[in-house]
Amino acid sequence: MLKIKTTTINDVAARAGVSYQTVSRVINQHPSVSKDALERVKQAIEALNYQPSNAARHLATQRSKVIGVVSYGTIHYGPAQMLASLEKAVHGSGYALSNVNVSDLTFEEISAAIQTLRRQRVDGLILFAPLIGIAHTDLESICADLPLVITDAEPQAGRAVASIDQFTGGRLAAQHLIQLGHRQIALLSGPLSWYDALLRHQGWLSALQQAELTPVATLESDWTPASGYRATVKLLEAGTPFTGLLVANDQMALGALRALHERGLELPRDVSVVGFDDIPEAAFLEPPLTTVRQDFSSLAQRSLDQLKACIDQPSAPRHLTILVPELIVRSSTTAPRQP
Amino acid sequence: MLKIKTTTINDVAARAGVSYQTVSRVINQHPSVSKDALERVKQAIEALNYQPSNAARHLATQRSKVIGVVSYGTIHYGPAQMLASLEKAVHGSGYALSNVNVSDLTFEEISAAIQTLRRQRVDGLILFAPLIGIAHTDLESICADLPLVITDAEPQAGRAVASIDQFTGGRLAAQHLIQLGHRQIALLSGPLSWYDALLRHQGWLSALQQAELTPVATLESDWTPASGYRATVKLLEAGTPFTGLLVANDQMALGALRALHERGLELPRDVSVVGFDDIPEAAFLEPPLTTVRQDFSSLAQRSLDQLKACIDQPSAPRHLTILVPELIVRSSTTAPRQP
DNA sequence: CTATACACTGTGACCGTTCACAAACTTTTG
DNA sequence: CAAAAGTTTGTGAACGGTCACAGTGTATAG
Repeated sequence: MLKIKTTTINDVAARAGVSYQTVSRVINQHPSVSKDALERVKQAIEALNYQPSNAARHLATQRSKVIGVVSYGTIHYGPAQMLASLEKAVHGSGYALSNVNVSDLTFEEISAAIQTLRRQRVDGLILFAPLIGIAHTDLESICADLPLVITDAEPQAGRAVASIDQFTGGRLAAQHLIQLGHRQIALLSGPLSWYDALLRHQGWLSALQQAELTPVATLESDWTPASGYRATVKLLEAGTPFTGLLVANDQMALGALRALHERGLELPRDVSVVGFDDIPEAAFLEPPLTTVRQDFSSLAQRSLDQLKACIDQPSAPRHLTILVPELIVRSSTTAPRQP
Repeated sequence: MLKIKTTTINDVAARAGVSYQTVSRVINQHPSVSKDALERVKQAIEALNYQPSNAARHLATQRSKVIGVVSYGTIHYGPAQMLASLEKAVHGSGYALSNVNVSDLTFEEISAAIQTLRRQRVDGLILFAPLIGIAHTDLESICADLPLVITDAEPQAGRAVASIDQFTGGRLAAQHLIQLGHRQIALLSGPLSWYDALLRHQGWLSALQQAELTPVATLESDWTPASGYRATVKLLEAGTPFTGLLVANDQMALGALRALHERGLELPRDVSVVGFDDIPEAAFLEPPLTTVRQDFSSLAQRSLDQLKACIDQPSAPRHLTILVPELIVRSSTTAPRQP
């Protein structure tokens, strides 16, 4: 394996006829550099195609300028969107992003992910994983004193948390159906090991309860269209009567629409369906889907802002950001047929 | 800003009563460490929750153990899938991934992305961006001697390239319609600045040409359901007669289905539609969508394997990996009605 | 004209780790 | 028992930057 010499600050200094320190000053835009030296150094940098080494800089400054992200399920729309938004938000801020996607929500996996990021000496951490059942004291012990923002998790005193209010989102969806006059409502939730799935579910229940209703059926699936389809088929085969169907994301709703259609049910006349997410496809389904829109872009921006605040002022009090989702009414919902 | 001391190899050494070098040996699993010392060091590491600094390691070893990815359009299904697959494939291989998503396919953006990665001294680069119109000599000048794998780009002598054969994918889709008996076929392509959009388009044309057909219409949109919808509306309003519609991805096909449905056309009786990608939703559309499946997971694995080969043996010849996509026939296609 | 301030430049030490080498000890061999 | 070989351990230098400080030269003030 042949040794390739990378160009360093010394190479630039030699070519420009100055000391390495002057080159360092140019890189860091220190004001006290003469016009002449500045020009020569810039030319040398250009000519040698020199890029300063982040690692060396990191070592000397004790700041990595990297923000770590622990994510889960990035093949799904929500997490993927959040990740893309984070990447966009961080762009040009001087920070880089380092993402570790865990394939399981066990303590071991998450702990390993955080250790990977700690080896990188990330300046801060965004935990974007539904941390149900993971004790916050455990978290404390791994993260030590790393600035930390948690999204999609239970609010905690003294912790920076940025979330979309899934509970209210669920309520909005359920209230919509109730106001239209539905009384027989079935629930099709996501995996309840996800914190947001759980909250949406609880939001639905809360609204139903307030209207003195109980769901006619409750099913749990795994976010995919296929699982939504299977669950709906099961629901129909059981013969449970329902006029309204609350679904925990749009992809499952899509599967549900398919199942309902196959059984010859006309939408929304026979069944009204409300999804969650407002994926780009939602407006173009048959019928266009009423759903709850989440603003991932804002969530990403807020999380990042909070994290930067934590990094810059470790002593400042932690905030709690909660974004409220928005109900988008389309044609998949209407008043139930009069019996 | 208070200075927090991170625990170093010296802290571990002091606690274990050995020299820093012995600790280094333990970390790197060097065989010549006595059982006694090994045990003490391990305990000290555990007790101090010590994690070696990647930056310092990188500086000393001259290998960053990071693979850079330049991506584009990760909000779309294909790129997002590819990215998730890459992340999964790299997991546990000792490498980390660093992704930079460009928002524009200009030379400036791509060049800036690569420089960002060069500052990180990535050990290799996966270019996952449709590089139409970017001269390979220009690329050469920025990447210098970085091991490089290009996906979704024109095959180049002396360059490692891993691609899905979009041309053949396009041909498969078109041949399917032709074999069913369609003669009036319209094309709805993706943005032709994307290399894969272009190739699919050319694949369609090639198959049509072979059957001595010309497309009755050609439209270009932007991958989104909304754009697919708009394009199809335009097509219908123009009054062009067609019985087959080839669409460059499933999301646009979804928009197209919606537009066709709205005009009261019955599918697939009146129009047959073929998409591209086989998104999870495809099987649950109305009607279930005939499409061309791409195996991103394999593509990611192959790209990575190739890159690692380049890193380990810079002198080895570059390979060209081409994966062939698969036609998935569902109910959105059938023989055209006899006039 | 001398003292002071300011702009610019360079030197040595350090960040946390690995590598090359040497030293000390233990075991095997002649 | 001495020499050779192997095992285990420690030391100094390097990697590519930044920081603190000291030095030089020039303009301003007294």
